[in-house]
Amino acid sequence: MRAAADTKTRILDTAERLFAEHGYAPTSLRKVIAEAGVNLAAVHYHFHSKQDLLEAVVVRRAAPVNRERLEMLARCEREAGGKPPPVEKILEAFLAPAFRLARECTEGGAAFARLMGRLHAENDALPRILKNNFGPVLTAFHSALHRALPEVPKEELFWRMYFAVGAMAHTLRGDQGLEFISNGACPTPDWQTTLRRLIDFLSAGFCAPVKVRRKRK
Amino acid sequence: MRAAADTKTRILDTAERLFAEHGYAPTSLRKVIAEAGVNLAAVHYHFHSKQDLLEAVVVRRAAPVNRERLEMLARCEREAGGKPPPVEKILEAFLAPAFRLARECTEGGAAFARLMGRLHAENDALPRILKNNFGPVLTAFHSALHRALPEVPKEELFWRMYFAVGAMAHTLRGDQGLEFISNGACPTPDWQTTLRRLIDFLSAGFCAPVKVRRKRK
DNA sequence: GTCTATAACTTGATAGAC
DNA sequence: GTCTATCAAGTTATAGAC
Repeated sequence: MRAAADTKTRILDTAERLFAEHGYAPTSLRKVIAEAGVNLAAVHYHFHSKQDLLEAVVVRRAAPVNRERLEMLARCEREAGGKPPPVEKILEAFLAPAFRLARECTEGGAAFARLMGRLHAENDALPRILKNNFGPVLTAFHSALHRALPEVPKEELFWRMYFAVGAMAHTLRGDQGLEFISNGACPTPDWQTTLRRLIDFLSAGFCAPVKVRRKRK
Repeated sequence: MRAAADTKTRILDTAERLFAEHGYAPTSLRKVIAEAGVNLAAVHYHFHSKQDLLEAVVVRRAAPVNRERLEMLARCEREAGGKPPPVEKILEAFLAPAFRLARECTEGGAAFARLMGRLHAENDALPRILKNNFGPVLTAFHSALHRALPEVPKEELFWRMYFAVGAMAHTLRGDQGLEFISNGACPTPDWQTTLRRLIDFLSAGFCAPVKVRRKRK
């Protein structure tokens, strides 16, 4: 169990870390194999191409995270008993799994979360993978949020989710962003505090009064 | 004035567009010169290196945008006469120049805004350029927001700006993101409407009650 | 499954003629 | 300022031995 990981896993782990750290395009397979201590041909044997390696890296983590999101959503809807759960709880169900993975896991998880934050911007590569993995999740959360906020038009709600995803991805990327904005004055706290801050911020945004006039049919 | 642009400008324009469309790393200089219709050596003559070309692309647009941000901020502070201006106005001063560049300019501006959205994620390359261009702006806006929201601790305010920048960058990137989230059901409106929605969303976030306990000194 | 060797190509950068 | 020609190094990917 704790023995040295096999070749395939070592490649996945290393690629995950390097893609997260430097981005997909600038990370060559040779850098990956050098750090993973495997042979170049092994990458092509196990993953066929660099692009497919990226997809393998993504699906390995995305599936559990999205499953947990839906589970947390279902749980908080159950606890609310009939009524729609509070917006904070819905947002927590969406955000917490990703943040925990990002900041709590000992090894690979942290890198992956940064990678996802990156890919939201560098995603030319994997449209259908994202669509398959995240599409149903986004639909489920849009529906939950719509029930919690019936006064917000569906279209506006999509936009608010879009803004929220941007804030989340930016935060998950977790590079020197905040130190930069705050000019170094702002220490990075534990992930629970960051998550708490983000949920408070976004909840208020979702509950904001709607001022944009609805387009007539 | 409307004559064919000179070599240097053509390179800048083309690089801006391609960097925005595909990212910095995957865009080779040869793709740039092919579309710009210039010689490869001209790039190195005018810009020395690919990295310096990117910096030139960034500074050309960032400087005017940031100047306009500070002007709008100063104007709305003047109009508020002594009192701090409303949060919406401060946010508008920060967001509107970037959005107008993104969605109104006929040619290059739109590409640049997408590029900036991208670089917020792919920015390993240009830390000091961003620092020089955006540092003072962020400081000014943090200070303005602090005066408008004295009950929000400075540290929390930095985080909220961080979230807001993430949402802005994500929105400016403006790829198929929303169509993706909404599964194609959500048409992309004009930029003023998007800006209005974003300001409403972020204003509420900035004004949210502070729940995270302040750390003791 | 893992290796070596190498094909086939692209990259950023430069030297030097004009 | 702009060109051609080219370098040196990097890239993904594959063929074939073990």
